[in-house]
Amino acid sequence: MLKKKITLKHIARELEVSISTVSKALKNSEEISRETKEKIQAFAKLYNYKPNNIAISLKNKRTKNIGVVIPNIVHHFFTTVIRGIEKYANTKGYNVIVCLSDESFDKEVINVELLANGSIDGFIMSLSSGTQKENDYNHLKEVTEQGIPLVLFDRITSEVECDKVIIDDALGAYLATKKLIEQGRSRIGIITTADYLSVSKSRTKGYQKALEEHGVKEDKELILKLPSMDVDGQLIQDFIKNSKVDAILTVNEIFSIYGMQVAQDLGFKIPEDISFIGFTDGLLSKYANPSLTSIAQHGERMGEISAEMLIQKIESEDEEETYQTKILEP
Amino acid sequence: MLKKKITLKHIARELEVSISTVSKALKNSEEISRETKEKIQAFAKLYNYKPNNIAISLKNKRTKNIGVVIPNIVHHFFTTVIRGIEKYANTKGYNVIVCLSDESFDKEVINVELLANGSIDGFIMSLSSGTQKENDYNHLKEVTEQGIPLVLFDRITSEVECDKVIIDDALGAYLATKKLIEQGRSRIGIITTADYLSVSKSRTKGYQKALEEHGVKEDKELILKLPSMDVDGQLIQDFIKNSKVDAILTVNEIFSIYGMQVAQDLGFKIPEDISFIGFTDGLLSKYANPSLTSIAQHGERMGEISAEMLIQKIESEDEEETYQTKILEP
DNA sequence: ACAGCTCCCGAAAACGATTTCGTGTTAATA
DNA sequence: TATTAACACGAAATCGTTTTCGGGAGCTGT
Repeated sequence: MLKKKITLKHIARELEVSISTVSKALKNSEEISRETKEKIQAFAKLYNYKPNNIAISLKNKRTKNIGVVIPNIVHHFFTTVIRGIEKYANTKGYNVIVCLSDESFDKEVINVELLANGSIDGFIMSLSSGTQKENDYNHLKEVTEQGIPLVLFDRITSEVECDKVIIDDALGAYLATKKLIEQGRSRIGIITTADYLSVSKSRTKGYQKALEEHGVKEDKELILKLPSMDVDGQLIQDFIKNSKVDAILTVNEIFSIYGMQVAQDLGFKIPEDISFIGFTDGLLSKYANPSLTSIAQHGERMGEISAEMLIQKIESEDEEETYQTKILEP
Repeated sequence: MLKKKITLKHIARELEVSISTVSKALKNSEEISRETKEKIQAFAKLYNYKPNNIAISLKNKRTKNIGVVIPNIVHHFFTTVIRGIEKYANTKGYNVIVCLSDESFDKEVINVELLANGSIDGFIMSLSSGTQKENDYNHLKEVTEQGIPLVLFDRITSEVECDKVIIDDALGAYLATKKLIEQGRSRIGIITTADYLSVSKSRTKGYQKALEEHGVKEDKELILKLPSMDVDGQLIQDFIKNSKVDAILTVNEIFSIYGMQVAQDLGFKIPEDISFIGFTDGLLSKYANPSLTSIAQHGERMGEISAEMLIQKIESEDEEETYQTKILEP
């Protein structure tokens, strides 16, 4: 019962015409007479002919695929970005291939190299923490050197020349901190990650800037730098217990939610005793209890913009090497 | 500065040998002399030669890609399944192409047809609600008729013959309901979706079975069938207000979390006044407050098993048409 | 009757790789 | 010396399409 895939060759042989004629007929070429076209088209429809994408890709040297490599999908932010990319890409007839680097440098390199060998027309990426730690971007440089368009979003690097899309992390943190100050909070803490993560770094910057502007001098005790993306319960607990904060800014949603739980367990009232603001308004903050104020990251919009920039580069003939960095307001 | 991709032909011309020789040399064929091999391999490394995957796919008629089509990624369950699939597939040298059907029948069909034309060696899918509503599975039947391996997970149908992986939804709901009964709850409600979703249906079945067994007769008032996957706040609020439940089972996590919020707003204490149990232990229940008991769905494990079944089918020569349905315990 | 033209169609190259088969050279054997 | 086998390599087909080019058939016009 296996209806094997039918090719141009089969149709040609069956109808006793040449392969070229079949190909042209199916594209409604003027070169072919009306009756021949009708015959061929009818036959093709009957046997449900569909051209082989692989062969077309090989011929055209374009696959209509775009590769997306992201560090994880547990942060809801990334899943919304994917949605945005899909949304725009699909309207343009592109397919999206999603790969996960798992925050690992090695896996990121493998994924990129795999996809770069013909499978895709362009990349949209956000760097894994492993890559930012290693500070090695040769795999990306190779990609751009080969002329494959690349768009970096959110977790970016200045080491690679390409289009970039970010939200203004510093500004977001700045505004949030300012808001807390204006609410009368005096000991505002921040839970962030080690500096190698570009976003954490600029968010911390924004936090510091807001404090400075209001004449609050920085206090090392108010800054908790977690060594990794994983939630370290003990560190957070100690931090909340010892730092005497009355407000906490966190660089992501999960840190906030976790921090709130710890704080509640310790007997603090939220937001009376300690107020929380986190980045990313994903599912978690939407359904969190007590509800969490958060800084919008516009994941879907970011995805759309990334896809738009990428496809525009893919389809532009001229190889003008102008790269732009788009900064969205948080 | 554009280093265009280098091909076998380039190497052959440069080194004044034939393309075949280059190809063989790079595969370390015994046919080629040691010195020629060394020369060619050195040259290839120098210019960073990487074979073109598209060409290889065309030749071998296998792409080493597997296509995953899922309805959404807002339910954390699906993202964990993806992780599982990736995990197993990568160890076997396969790449994963993720597409979203957005719960829409049309998008599911488009995605499947697109991928089926040569881009992938096999499918792993969970049906969109749109497809289950339409009850039209011709796109999947075509896939299997073409001999493309297909594995369905979680949201499946008996209309298509293929491998399937599910958890025992009825059993999960049954056990949960039983637990509630044993806790002394007398008015146990359920928040589910309309019957066309296969999983909701069997979960409701399990719920009913548990009630029957304990001599509790079914009360229509205790069953809330939401028309779609979206949370309908008003309906849930009315339900909790009017049904006088003292326990609620929900078919997913989000319904639970939302229900808990509504209940709290209405002045109920959780779990004293109303107890909640939901399906899927994802991020939400992990960080929820108050914490939520939930029925494990083992997403990652499910992904791994699906991938394993699929790859086994892909790589098995013989076309034995035996399909198995694997049922995981919740 | 013959150039010139249109109308249809087929041959063949191309995309980049793999693989079978053949062949020329050399060295070993009878 | 003649036969043969091992060795090293190349030609060409193949995967399924697209596309350029060329040419035969039939017609018009002179």
